[in-house]
Parts: sequence; C-alpha cells; structure tokens
Amino acid sequence: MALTTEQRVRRAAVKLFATKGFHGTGIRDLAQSAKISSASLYHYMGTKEDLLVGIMRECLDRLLLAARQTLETVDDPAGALSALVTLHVMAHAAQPDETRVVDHEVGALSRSARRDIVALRDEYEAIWADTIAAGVAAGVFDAPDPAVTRLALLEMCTGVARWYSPRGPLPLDRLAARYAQLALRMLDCPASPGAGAAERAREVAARVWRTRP
Amino acid sequence: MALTTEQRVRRAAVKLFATKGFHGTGIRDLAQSAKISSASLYHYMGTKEDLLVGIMRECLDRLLLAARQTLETVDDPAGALSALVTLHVMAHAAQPDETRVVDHEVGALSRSARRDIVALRDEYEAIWADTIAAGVAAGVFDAPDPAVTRLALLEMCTGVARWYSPRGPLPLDRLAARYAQLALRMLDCPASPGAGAAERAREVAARVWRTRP
Amino acid sequence: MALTTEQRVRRAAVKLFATKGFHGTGIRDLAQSAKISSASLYHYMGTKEDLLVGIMRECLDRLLLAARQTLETVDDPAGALSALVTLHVMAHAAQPDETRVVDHEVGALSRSARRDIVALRDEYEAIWADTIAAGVAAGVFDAPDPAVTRLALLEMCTGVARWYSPRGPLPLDRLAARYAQLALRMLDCPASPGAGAAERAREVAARVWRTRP
Amino acid sequence: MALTTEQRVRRAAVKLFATKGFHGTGIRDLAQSAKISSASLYHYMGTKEDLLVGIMRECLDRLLLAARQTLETVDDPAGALSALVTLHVMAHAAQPDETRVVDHEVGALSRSARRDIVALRDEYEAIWADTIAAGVAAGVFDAPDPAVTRLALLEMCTGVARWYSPRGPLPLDRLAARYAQLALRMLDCPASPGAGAAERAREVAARVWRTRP
DNA sequence: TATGAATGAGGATTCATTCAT
DNA sequence: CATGAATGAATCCTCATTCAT
Repeated sequence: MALTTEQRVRRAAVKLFATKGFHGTGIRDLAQSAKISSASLYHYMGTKEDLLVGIMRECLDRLLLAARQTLETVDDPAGALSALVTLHVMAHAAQPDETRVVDHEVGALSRSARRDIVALRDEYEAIWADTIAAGVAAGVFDAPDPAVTRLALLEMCTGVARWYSPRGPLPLDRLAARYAQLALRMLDCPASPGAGAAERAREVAARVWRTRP
Repeated sequence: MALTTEQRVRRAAVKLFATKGFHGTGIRDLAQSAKISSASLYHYMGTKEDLLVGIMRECLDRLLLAARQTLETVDDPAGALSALVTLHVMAHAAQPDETRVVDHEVGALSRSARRDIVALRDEYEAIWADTIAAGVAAGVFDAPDPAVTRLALLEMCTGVARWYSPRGPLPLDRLAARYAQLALRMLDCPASPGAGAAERAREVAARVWRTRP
Repeated sequence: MALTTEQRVRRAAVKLFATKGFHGTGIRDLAQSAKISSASLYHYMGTKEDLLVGIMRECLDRLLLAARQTLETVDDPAGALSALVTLHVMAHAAQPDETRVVDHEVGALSRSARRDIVALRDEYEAIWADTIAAGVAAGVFDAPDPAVTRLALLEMCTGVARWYSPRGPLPLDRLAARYAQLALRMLDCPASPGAGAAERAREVAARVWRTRP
Repeated sequence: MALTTEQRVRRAAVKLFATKGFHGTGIRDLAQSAKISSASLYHYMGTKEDLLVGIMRECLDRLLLAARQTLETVDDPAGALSALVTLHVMAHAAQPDETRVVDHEVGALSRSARRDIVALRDEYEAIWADTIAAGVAAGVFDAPDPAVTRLALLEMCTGVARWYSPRGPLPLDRLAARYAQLALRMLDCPASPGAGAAERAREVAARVWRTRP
C-alpha cells in the first residue's frame, strides 16, 4: 500500500536527521525528500522541532512499551537482562535512524521539549537499573559500580545503531545473542539464562518493530 | 599564563561544537565565546570546517600517538587491551568535548576531509583489531565475532564521553580500571593483566592529555 | 437570531482590521475568528481587499445617507453643523471598529479602490464644507480659514472612535451634545441651534446605526 | 553634509511606516529605500520592531521635552494651553511621518514595548490634563467634561499630521495660531493669551524640530 | 456548502564569508 | 592585528489564494 504524505514526511525527516543532523537538515531538504513543496510541509507538521520531538517520542515510547511487555513474563535477572539487551539491540539495528536521532539530537531540543524527552529516557534507563540491581541483590551479577556498568552496557548496545548494517554478514538474531552474551559476561554472570527470555524478547521486537521473528 | 587568541578560539569551538553541534554553532557564537569579533576570527582559522577538521585531527592524532607509545612497551594481549581501554577511557573522560566532536560530527565534513579523518579513525581502530586478534590467536581471548566484539568495546568506551563528569563520585583511574575489567570479561579473559600495562597507559595519558597520573 | 456566516465573516474582519490593521491581519486569523476554514472564507468574500473595500464602502455609504437624510429637514447653519457633529460622533462611537478601518486603512487599498473610497469620503466632507460655508455666508460662523476649520472639526470628531468606550461614564447622547457645543464654539457661533436639529440627528442615527434614540 | 547610513535607514523607515504602515512595510522595501541590502540593514537596527520603537520613543521624547521646556516660562493657563497647541501642531506639521507612526502603529508593538510607549504618551497627555485643570480651577476655562475636552483637543491637533502639507497655502505659524485660537474657543476662554507664550513655543519648536522660527 | 491539500511568493532574520580601513 | 561594514544565499516559516473533492 502507498504511503501517506505524512508518513513520507516522517520518514524523510528520520533519514535526514540521522544522516545530516537536525541543524544540518534544511526545510528544503525535507520537502525535496518527501516530494512536496516546502510550504506543504507545514500541513503535516508543526515546527521542524515538533517533527523531531514526534520522532523521538515515538521511538522512546516503543522502546519503553517493548521493555515492559517483555519483562512481564520474565523473572530471573539473567533472563531479564538478556531480554533487555536483545530488545535494545534489535531496536537499534532495526531502526538505526530513529535511534540515532534520539541519541544525538537531544541537544537540539528546546528546554521544555528536552525535559519531556529526557524524562522518557530516564524512565527507560530506570528499568535497566532495576534489573541490574535485582541481579546484584540476588547474587547472580557482580557489579562493583552498578551505575557505571549500566552506562557501559547501554552505550555498548546503543552503539549498534552507529555501525550495524542489515547487509552485513551477521543476522540480527545472532547479533543480539552475541550482545546478550557480552552483557552477561560483563556482569560475571555464569548462568545461561533460560532461552525463554530471549525468545520472548524476539517476539515482542517482531511485534513492535516488525523485525523478523 | 594567558591563552593565545588562537587557543581561545579553538577552545570555544570545541565547547560549542560539542554542545550545540557543528551546524548548530554559528560563527557569531564562536566569536562571542572567544571574545573576538567575527571578522577577526578569520585571522585564526580558515573556514569553519577547517576549524572542525583541526580539532578532529588533533584529537585523533593524540589518541593514535598515545596508543602506539603505550603498546611499544606492552607485550601480552591482556595487558595491551587493558592499556588500550585505559587510554581510551581516560582520553574520553579528560576531553569529553573533543571526543564528542570527533564521534558526532564526522557527517558534517566535506567528502575529502571526511576521507582523511575516517582514515585516521580506521588506523586507530586497526590497533584494537590487531590487539584482539592477537589475544584470540594466543588463546587468551574468546571472541566468536571479533569485529562485533571490537565495535562493542569501542562504543562502550567511547560512551564515557557522553556521561562522565569529573565532579562525579568516581575518580578517573578507578573508572578506567573498571572499564578494563569489563573489557577483559567481555573477552572471557581470566588472567589479570600485569599491572604494568595499565600503569604505562596512565603515564602516557598523563603526558598526552595532562591527566593526573 | 443567529448570524449569517457572511455576517460573521464581516464582523470578524471589522474587528481584526480595526485592532491589528489590514496588513497585520492574516487570512487565517479571519477564518479562525469567523469559525470557518480559511478555504471556506472564499465563498463569502472575493479577495481580502474586497472585504476591506466592502467594509469601507458600507460605512461611508451609511454616513453619507445619514447626513443627507438629516440635513433634509434642517435649515439653519448652526442646526446643520450641530446635526452633522452629532451624527458623526454617534457613528464613530457606535461603530468604532468600522470607522477606524475607514480612517486608517485607506493606504492599504489598491489604486482603483482607493479612488472610489476617497471619492465617497470627499463627497461626505463636501457636505461639511458646504455647511460651514453656508454659516459663514450667513454671518453666524466665524472661520477665517474655513478649510482648516473643517479639517480640525472632522479630525476632532473622528478621534472619538479612537478612545470612546460605551463602558465609560459618559452616555452617548451627552457626548454628542458636548461635541456639538465644542464645534459651535470653534465657529464662534453664539446661537444655540434649535433643539430639533440634534433631535433629528439622533433619530436618524438610531435608524442607521441602531443607536439608542 | 551627507547622511549616515543609520540616518538613511531611520528616515526610510519613518517614511514607509507612515505611508504603508508597519505591517505593510517589508524589510526589502526598507532596504531598497535606504539603498543597502536587506542583510546590511541588520547592522543598523535590531529588529524591525526595534526600529519602530526607536522612532516612536524619539518622537515622544522630543514632544515631552518641548512641552516641559515651554511651560517652564509660561504661567497663565491660557498662555500654557496656547503654547501646548502651538507646539503640538508644529510638531505634527513639521514631522507628519514620525507623528503618524506614533499615532497609528501602537497596535503593532509587542506587549512590553507598548507599555513603554503608552507610558510616554500618557505622561505627555497628563501635561495637557494639568493645564486644562489649572485653567478650569482659575475660572478662565469652561470645560464641563475636562477629559472629553482634552481628548477632543488632542485629536484635533494630532489630525494635522494627516492632512497638512508644507506646500499648501497656509504658513506653519499661521496654522498654529489658528489652532490655538480654536482651542481657546473650545474652552470658552475670552482672554487672548499673552503673545509671549506662543512666541516661546515657536522658539522651542525651532530648536527641537528645526522649524523656521 | 464546506474543506483538506497544495503551492509560489514572500515574510523577517541569520548565515559564513570578504574586504577596506 | 583587528574590526565595522557589507552582502548573496540561505534560514524557518507564513502569506493569500486555488482547486479537487
């Protein structure tokens, strides 16, 4: 089915913001990319910033939703962390442009918009913090500085969006599995998590980002 | 001692490019920040892009230099990797603005400048690749997909520039040690590296970035 | 009874043109104010300028009509001038927005429209000129420079639209009477005009602008 | 002597704002009129609104200054009012563009700027109010509704800017004298004021607006 | 009758850069 | 060495208007 003009605009914005940055992307670039006039653009968006905020919010909303849905059915910390990593990596590999925008353009937001977006991001990171803390409390994770470990994990996984290509040699699920393994090693967690957790994460990812299950 | 005007310009640029992005930073911002008129700016730089290239090149040059100097005296793979991580983390924590610019603004470069900068970056990453390969060959590292592991390591360490604050609770050397530990865990490397490697890295860092040894 | 859409448009235009000026009022402002889409607006008006012309013409037509009807039954110059002042003041107090538009936005008209509108205005002012001339000829007015006196009178009376508020302390008929007095003083006219003239003016005003008689 | 670019800009703005209105005047019109590029315009002004505010403030400042200087040496109410009228009329005839801008474009100001400008205008009008009140108290003026009389007087005199032309038949000082006479008649003031007051007003006007004395 | 979609022209303002002084 | 003056091109966004539905 054909795309709505609004969708075309959104996609053009995502691609351009990811590639050239928010400030590096002109309204004319956007218009040309969406195949409409720059005046028409304003039927489908408010400000250029509104467009940015919309992209960021949707991306973070999905990430939050996916994380919550996944953790609902996972109990053990190793499984939970494994699932979070799987989700995060799949999201960043499946939507590298969206996630790059979220990660790189927070500084381009106005004060009030930034507050909102950062709040969402913090909410998401809190899930990771809780999961790590639970594993440490349960004695299955070793993390002398849990905050540092959390940030190291997140940056490592987020980085996928900066280099992963679907045309590369590594299938997505294998990549995700590799990252889950790395993450558990970082926490010195010997137990392989039940396969269910990662499985569950892949299902949710398939639903939320239409990745191949 | 007072700063040269050229240094003031350079610093202003680093700070602004890191904070607001290359395209988000105007020549007037730069001038104001360097306490100089925008016309005078052009006595101390070529183009705005030249300034950017200069910043990036210096940053990468130092990183390369530091990595090479350090590895000169380190032989074992665990020690080498540990040293690379230490250096990289210290560089990114000590110069978060410079390194953020390097990491975020490659896309703002013109084709030819980008080629140069990316070449430098590749050169640097090749050192990591070699180190990892050596460890795998020696049987002390486990890395089923070495390229993935390398990228995961680099993104993890580079991420430090996005969150580390010298006013935080963690002293820099402790942070670096923690990251080295994480890295070795990721490679499933049991052996603690000789303390000499990290020591050597700290010395080099002190010289190159004036971090406290 | 409910207002026609056309009336809503007209009123919105009058209010906005008076408040923000013709050039300061956007087609979208108009649409929003008339609770209609900006495209629908074009069913009820021609151009934005047509709307302006319509407002001006109606306002001036009424003024002319009222002046002529009033003077039909008034003979003495003092009475005539008194009636003109009464009418003018009541019109400008009762319809401050319309009259402000007429007075302020002539410069926004295209050449041909301006010619028409200015012709109407001149026609109206000619009535004043004639009335003053008649009084001077009859020896009841003293006006060394009749044109100056006419302009002074008109500007004085027109100014009412710029400050009068129906919520102020002064009832409209009292205001009009005060202005009539001022006008006669300016002409050094001792005779109080017959009460009939002002009475007649108030009746006409009541019919033309629905002021309370 | 040749005019500064800044002066050229100011004059162009005054002329255009008076003729086509603030919103009707484009930045390009201004630039063309001042014979510079539209970008260069911004070396000599802040915003378009700043330009407007500057014009208004200077105009009102001069009016206030002139009024105060004049009244310093005038004591009797008739003389004072006569002087105020003379000044006001001369100012509006000598600077019709500036004063038209002040009178017509207050609505184009942003909230805060409007507050400032209206405060100045109120200050000026207070001088008139005081003068009228003094005359009434002294028994030389008859003004049943002093506020109404003040507004009628001001509107009458201000109107001069809307029609007076230096190429017309009436010399400026004669016009001013005529208006002073009209004003005193409006207040039913029999006494001719001492010739000194109007003389003084003309001197001040000559200094402030370079009118011919 | 009513409107969402569409646009070329233009709105004010800022851009990076040059150059004469 | 330093800068005020200058500008063409570009910035984001709004303008009045049309038209197919």
